[in-house]
Amino acid sequence: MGHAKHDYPLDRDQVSDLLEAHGILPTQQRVDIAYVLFQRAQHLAAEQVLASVNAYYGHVSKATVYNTLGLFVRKGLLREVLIEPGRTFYDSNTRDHHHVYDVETGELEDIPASSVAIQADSSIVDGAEVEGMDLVIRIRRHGEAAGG
Amino acid sequence: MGHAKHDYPLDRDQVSDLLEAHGILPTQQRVDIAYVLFQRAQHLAAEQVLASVNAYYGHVSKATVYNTLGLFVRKGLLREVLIEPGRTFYDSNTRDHHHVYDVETGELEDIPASSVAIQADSSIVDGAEVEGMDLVIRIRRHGEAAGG
DNA sequence: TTGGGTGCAAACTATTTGCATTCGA
DNA sequence: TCGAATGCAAATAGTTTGCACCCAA
Repeated sequence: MGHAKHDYPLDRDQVSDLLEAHGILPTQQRVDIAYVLFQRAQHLAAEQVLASVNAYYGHVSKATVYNTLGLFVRKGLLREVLIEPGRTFYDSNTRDHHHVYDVETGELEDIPASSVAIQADSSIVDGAEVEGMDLVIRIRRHGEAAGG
Repeated sequence: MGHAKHDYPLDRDQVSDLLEAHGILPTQQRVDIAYVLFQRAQHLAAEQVLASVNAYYGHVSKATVYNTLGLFVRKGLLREVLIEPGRTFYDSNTRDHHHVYDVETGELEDIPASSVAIQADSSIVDGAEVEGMDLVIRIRRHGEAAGG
């Protein structure tokens, strides 16, 4: 847990291998979708994935995008990031990391897990297996004093 | 930041005062809704709030519930918690705290901020004001060895 | 050949909005 | 009184589902 699974960007053959390595049959559409996702570490909503794939590669339907994204999440290839209500972002950064969210611009940035130390009382998770820790640091960048 | 704003449960007068203290006109419906919410620290979806209010107090419409929850969030009386895609939970715990999420049961539990130490490199938030940190620890409780 | 994958459209869920009515300072 | 709050229903946005067709092993 917590190590990089691959680098960016991946070419189509590498994407195909990546899917197979995760037990996913690398069909045309899935490779198209993964190719868009794994160009770099990024946060994309389903709608954006759909638009990118259809703009640059073969046609993919909305249902297939949703099905595929869900599949990738279940297989550990993507991470769901829930920041804004009602919109799921899919995070193609498979490294162990956290997020900084600018509440004013809506910008979402990755920070490596190594730059944050999280220490929880052992009693918190006593007897349970920790699947992961998701930290979101909410910031506002305007340096000005809050007026009123 | 990070101190308790009030205790639980609140009676209707206290709820009314709480709303006024946050610049919210305490109408009948808003007090009904707040009264349900602030019985204790809990995580409720809009639908559950609607059902509770209508079961125990006067009638409130769906739109008013959503409008009111949104208002309470904007005024800092509630916290939005996004764990499951497509469903917003409203957290009536106004104390500084984090969450433990059981990925198998969907159970969501509060843990006081004081039982977790989070130390981020200063460069991460350089020049920005930290609004808050949301930590979700995802666990699974089955003690058994992961088989396959 | 054949079961999984895909596309399409309809269904569904959660949430927001428009507007007429009602409430509260 | 009069602007703000509310209720209702329709609209919207995101996501899921059902089913016929197609493709890859």
